Amino acid sequence: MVKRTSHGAARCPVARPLDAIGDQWSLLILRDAFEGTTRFSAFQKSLGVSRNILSVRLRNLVDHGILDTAPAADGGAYQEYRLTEKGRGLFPVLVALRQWGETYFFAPEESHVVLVDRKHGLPVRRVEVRSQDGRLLGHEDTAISRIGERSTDTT
Amino acid sequence: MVKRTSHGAARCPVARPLDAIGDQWSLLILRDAFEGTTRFSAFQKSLGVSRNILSVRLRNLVDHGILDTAPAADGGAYQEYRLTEKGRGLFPVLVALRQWGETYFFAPEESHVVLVDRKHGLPVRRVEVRSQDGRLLGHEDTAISRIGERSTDTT
DNA sequence: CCGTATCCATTCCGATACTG
DNA sequence: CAGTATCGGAATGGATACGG
Repeated sequence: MVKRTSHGAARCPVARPLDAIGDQWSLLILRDAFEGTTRFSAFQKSLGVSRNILSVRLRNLVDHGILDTAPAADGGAYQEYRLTEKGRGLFPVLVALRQWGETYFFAPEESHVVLVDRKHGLPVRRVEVRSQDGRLLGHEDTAISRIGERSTDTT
Repeated sequence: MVKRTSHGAARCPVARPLDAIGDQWSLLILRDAFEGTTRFSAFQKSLGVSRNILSVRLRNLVDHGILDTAPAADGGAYQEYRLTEKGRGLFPVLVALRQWGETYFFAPEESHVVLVDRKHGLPVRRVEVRSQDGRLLGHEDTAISRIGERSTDTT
């Protein structure tokens, strides 16, 4: 009877996305999508997730406009899942998460460059947080202030 | 009997953090922590989450070394929760997520600058993904390639 | 005031069987 | 191959009662 709280109407732009990606699998699905994966079975094989969960997660991502489905592309008889523009907008999030994971979840000799820009063939160095005037803000000295405050509520 | 899959031993640096932050509340707790929140009740009041869940999530974040607890600071008789260096390393992730949320989950007139660098008093502009030579990689042209590949496995 | 423990409903996830 | 349906167990989350 007590429904789980949705963040979709929250005033904070950090909160709303959590309905779409705040779980154990969605970001990994999107990681594979950025790698070029489009097929249901390819996701399933890469992730090792059970198919019913993959089905639910894919539908949730489609419902949130992060992925869409196209009838076919390589002649296969089934759909393919593609990143929308909104979905591609998650790239900095994945890079930032990956950077953090590599720094704090792996031993030094375990770390390697594995992010490559597909267009230029360049490895991705890092995600940088910059202020309005372009100054680089070191995260050690930086904090989020009043992050949840909004001026209006159109929800 | 069938345990949920842990990503802690995954080879991918995007995957491992999901045990720590892959849920509906952890990133919001950390958002508040960046705002300066340290007390249990302050988190609870800000988030509206039930106290038992908050307790479990805080302990999970402490277990992952993202927060730590200090005996007291303002003379209060209880603990306070503080970001560790590892926790502060999540700042780019939160900024990137917030940027994406603001762009795709809010109407234009609903959006305002709410990220402020505490030290310089400057609004945070955006998160940028750059290559090794410092070139800015637009996320429209960019994809993650071989993101999950690791050279060694020291787990 | 600061949490923890308990109870319960919902959700997530894994295994598997099934349909097209 | 591409999913969906069903089942059971585990985890999440909400309401609330309880002890420090």
